[in-house]
This record gives sequence, C-alpha cells and structure tokens, in this order.
Amino acid sequence: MPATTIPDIVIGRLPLYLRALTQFEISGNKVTSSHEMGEYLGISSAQIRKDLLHFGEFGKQGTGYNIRYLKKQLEIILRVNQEWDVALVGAGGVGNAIVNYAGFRGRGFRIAVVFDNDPAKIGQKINELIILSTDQIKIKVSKMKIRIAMVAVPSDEAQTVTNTLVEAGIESILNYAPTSLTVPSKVRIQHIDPVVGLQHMTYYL
Amino acid sequence: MPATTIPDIVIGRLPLYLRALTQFEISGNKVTSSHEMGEYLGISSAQIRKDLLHFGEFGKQGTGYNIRYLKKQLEIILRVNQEWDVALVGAGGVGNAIVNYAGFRGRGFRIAVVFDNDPAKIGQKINELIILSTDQIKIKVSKMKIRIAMVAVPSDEAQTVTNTLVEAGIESILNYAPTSLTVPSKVRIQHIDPVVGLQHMTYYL
DNA sequence: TAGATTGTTAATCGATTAACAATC
DNA sequence: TAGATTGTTAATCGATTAACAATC
Repeated sequence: MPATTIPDIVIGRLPLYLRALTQFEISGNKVTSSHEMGEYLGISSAQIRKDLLHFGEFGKQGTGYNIRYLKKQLEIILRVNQEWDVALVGAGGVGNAIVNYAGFRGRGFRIAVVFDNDPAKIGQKINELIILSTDQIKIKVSKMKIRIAMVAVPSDEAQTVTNTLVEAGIESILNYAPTSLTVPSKVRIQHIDPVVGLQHMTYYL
Repeated sequence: MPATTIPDIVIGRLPLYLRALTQFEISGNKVTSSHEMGEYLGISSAQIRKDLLHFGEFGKQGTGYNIRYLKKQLEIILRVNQEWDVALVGAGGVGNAIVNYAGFRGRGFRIAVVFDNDPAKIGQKINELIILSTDQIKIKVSKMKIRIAMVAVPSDEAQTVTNTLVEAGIESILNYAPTSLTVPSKVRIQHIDPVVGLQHMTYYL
C-alpha cells in the first residue's frame, strides 16, 4: 500500500494496541491474535486487522501476530522507539505528579525540564530536576531542542504559557488545564481533563 | 423528538460544550452562537446545533444561545447539576494531585473518601481527608452509597482494586493506571493515560 | 425590514463490520 | 491435512456536513 494519508482516528488507536501488547508481553505471551487484542480492548478484530494493514503485513495466517515484533513496529510507526525530552510548565500538584509519574518510563518520554512562575518554587528540586523560571522557557526549550511540552498551570495562565511555548518552537502540547487553547495549525494539542470523562459517565447514571 | 437513544459520541461532546460555555461566562458574555462555540472548540457549527437538538430547542433564531440557560440545561442532561461523591483509591503522587485538584470544583464532583493499602499512609491526612485502608472499600463505599470511583494505583494492582470497587457497587470508574481493565458491562469505565495522547502526537513529529 | 442564526432535512463522507479467499 | 487466522474486498452503517426555510 502506498503512503496515502492514514486517518487520524486510526493513529489514535495505535497507542492502545501498543499498551495491550505490552500487557501481553508482561503476561509472558509470545503471540497474539486480532481477536484476543479486540477482546481485551473492546474493539472488533476486523478493525484491528484493518488498522494494522495501513502500515504493513505484520501477521501470519493461522498463527497471529508475534507480540515482540508487532510492538517494535508500532513503536517505530509512532516514533517512540526513542525517548523524547518533554518540557513541563507548572510545578503544582499536577506538575509534581507528572514528574514522579512512573507511566512514562519505557514508553518514549522523559521530563527533561520544569518551569514555574512562583519565586518560592524556582530553584527548588522535584525529583532531581531544578525548577526554572517561566522567563527561561524560550531560551531553554530552543537550546535543548525540545518539541513536546505539558501545560499544568491554572486555567487563566494556560493560554499565555502556551503562546510562549509555541514561540519557543514546541510542536506538540499536552494540556492539563481544564480549558481550550488556541494554537497555530502546525501545533498539535491534546487535552487531559478528568471531568470530561466523568461527566460523560454521569449521563448514564 | 422522542427519547430515542442518543449516540454515545454525542454525549461525549457535551462536556466540551459545557466547558466552553463556562469559559464564555467567565469572559462576561451572555449569549453565544453555534459558530462561536465551534470556532472555539474546533467543531463545525452544524454539528453543535445537531447535537443540542437531540435534547431540545435551546436557541433562538437570529440571536443564538443564552449561555447561562444552555449551561444549566447541559448540566441537567449530564446530571452534574448536583455534586457526586467520588471514591479515590491510591494516595501516591497521582492520588495526591487528584485530591488537591481544583478542576473538580463546581463541575459536579467531590472526592469524598480516599483509600490506600500502604500501612504508612493509612491514617494520614490529605487535604482534610483521612486515608483509609483498602480493606474498608466495600464497607465504606456501600455505606456512603458512592457510585463513582477513581483508580490511581500501580498497574499491577489496578484490576484487583477495580474488582473490589465493582463488588462495592461502583458504577463508573475513571482509571489512571496505564492498563486496560475488565469490568461487567453495567459498569462504565474511562481511561486517563497521558502517554496515549503523547504517542498520538509523536506520530506527526 | 434586513440581517443573523437556529432548527431540520437531505446529501455526502468516512468508518466499521461482515465475509471469505489465501495461506500458514 | 485440518484448523486457525490473516489480509482484503464489498456491504453496511452511522456520523458529519451542506444547505436552506423558518423565525427571531
């Protein structure tokens, strides 16, 4: 298949496949099937096969998919067969949890620098990282060639911080503030807002 | 329109509309339009109008939507015109950030009880809340009639904790552990995994 | 009234699923 | 070989968008 544009919704499922494969690998399995993955993730087996076929033929008829091989391929496709340095802005409760979060390990990301605008926090350490002033975002981020950032500041500061990050050359932003952010179209943004998920579920209660 | 089943994907957008309306209200606006909301959220105005029409006619031709009124209606639809007590399991970094998170306020949720299995943590306080033993989940959750829980424990403990929560009568779970969880079909589950969003974006880097 | 924006339908678009030949 | 599961196409399904009459 030639490199036609692959639907974004397909790309969005690949991290789930990767996470499932990691689980299966931990369980000691060597091989899996589209049916098993689908069962585990609540996705149809046909969809999983079709999604994977956008990128190549990774399976073997009658056998299924070699877990280690497929995992490696997905890591290459998602570009997480390397470790990306990430800039974090905001060293409050959420920022602290992010720095100490174990879930980034081995999944392609490393918090490389932390910024905050609170003079009482600047110069303090979280987990080996010295908190820098937000005044230094532009210099540091461009010097370190960081392309990914997380925003963990209060909602009313989020847009200002985002503007600075974009100026500094950031291309992907994970936003923890419960507010929408405006960014140039070349910049990708994803939101983490627990309340969105909760409110989605309360509808059904 | 009769109460046909409304697509889940529509329900999933309502919290975003609610968040946008809150923003507009803070900005001091009284009225908005499907076009303005769409611009702000990156969603087409036609889709917003159609989504809202599943629930009633909330706008006025030529004028748009009264922000305060539409917000109130969406809160009722999503059942967040009340405050839900939420049980949190896990008092580590993520758990602490959740308890101290300001974003729940006024959006329908309140952390009412915290559990952990670490003897060193049990009896300690986070933000007025005494950490209870996970042994007490069943008793406490059912006595307090709590229906929503958050799981913020390490991946390898998440399924066990989830099973206990389900036994205790929990109907909606927000899972912060980077792993899939199996629950009975009557129980709703949503995942918060920052790496999924990050890996989605690195594909495009 | 003129201008604006909703409510609403029809058309389009794209994603999911069903089905099965190929093949391990 | 028989059984299993992928790769792949065609059919179905559902969601999004375009368009405009209704109406404020």
